[in-house]
Amino acid sequence: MEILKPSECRSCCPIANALDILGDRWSLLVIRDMMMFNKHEFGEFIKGPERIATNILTDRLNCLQDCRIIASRRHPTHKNKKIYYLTQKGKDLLPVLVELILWGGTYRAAPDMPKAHFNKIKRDPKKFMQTTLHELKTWEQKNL
Amino acid sequence: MEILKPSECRSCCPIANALDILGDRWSLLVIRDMMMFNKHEFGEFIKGPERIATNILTDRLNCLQDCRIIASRRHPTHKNKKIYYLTQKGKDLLPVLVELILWGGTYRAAPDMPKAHFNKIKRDPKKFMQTTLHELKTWEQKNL
DNA sequence: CTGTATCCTTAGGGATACTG
DNA sequence: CAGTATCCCTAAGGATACAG
Repeated sequence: MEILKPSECRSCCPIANALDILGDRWSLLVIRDMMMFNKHEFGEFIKGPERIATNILTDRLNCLQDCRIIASRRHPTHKNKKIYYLTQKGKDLLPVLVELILWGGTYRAAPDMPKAHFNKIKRDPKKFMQTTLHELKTWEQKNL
Repeated sequence: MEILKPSECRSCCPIANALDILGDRWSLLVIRDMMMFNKHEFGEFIKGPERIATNILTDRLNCLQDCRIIASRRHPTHKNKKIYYLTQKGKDLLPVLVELILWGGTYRAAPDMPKAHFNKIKRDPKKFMQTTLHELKTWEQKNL
């Protein structure tokens, strides 16, 4: 996927601008993995249930870095790998993910969906978001 | 774009399931036009600032109907055209759009973005959603 | 194992012609 | 004008080989 410069955006609509980056089938899943499942390494993303291909993952990680939704640094011990983490811009996508879960969980859920997050969110979205952000913070303090 | 049957979904994650339908650069813009700009006809969608192509519009209108996010009926006077409108499933995407606007308006806005909706939403998202849904209701009572 | 590159097929989608 | 179909090119992305 190609990153659009602001001048190349399709319109000045904030939804269109958001979709210019996030409007594909993979980007938000990577962000989901970082936000909800505490994943930070290449191999962790690969193991997701959607079976993202390695080249696609590389591409999305780079795109998301280019537009400052995530950032990375070298792994402290394994120096040839990286740790990816969300920037503030990335963390601010949490409400979007939450609403997508509520909608997708209501209307598009496979019958065998493990409704873990969904039920928690449905009960108290605000609290869920607080907890999630708190966990991210904890991870950051330990790892960044 | 092809509609996936539930059995073909990439995973049982509600986000992935939602993206299986909405994860492209156009679908949510059509929904935005219906939700926020009170558009209901082919020609109205075409006139949007993003210049969607006629074949893409046809395709998305059909996809969105197939998965019951929108519905259509014959135009009362011009019998060779249709009126498109949101189902409940479609209207329930309003919170997603709102969060996308907040995020896109904060981080991706072109400098000349007319911040009409953005400012209103930022001030009071709940109220904005109420108003929007009320306007849709009003339109429905008059036109459906 | 992390990450990139290459090959190759298909899907997305722009331009435009066309039908009712 | 509403909506569809065709042409055609580019981008998305799966499989897999490869490099560090």
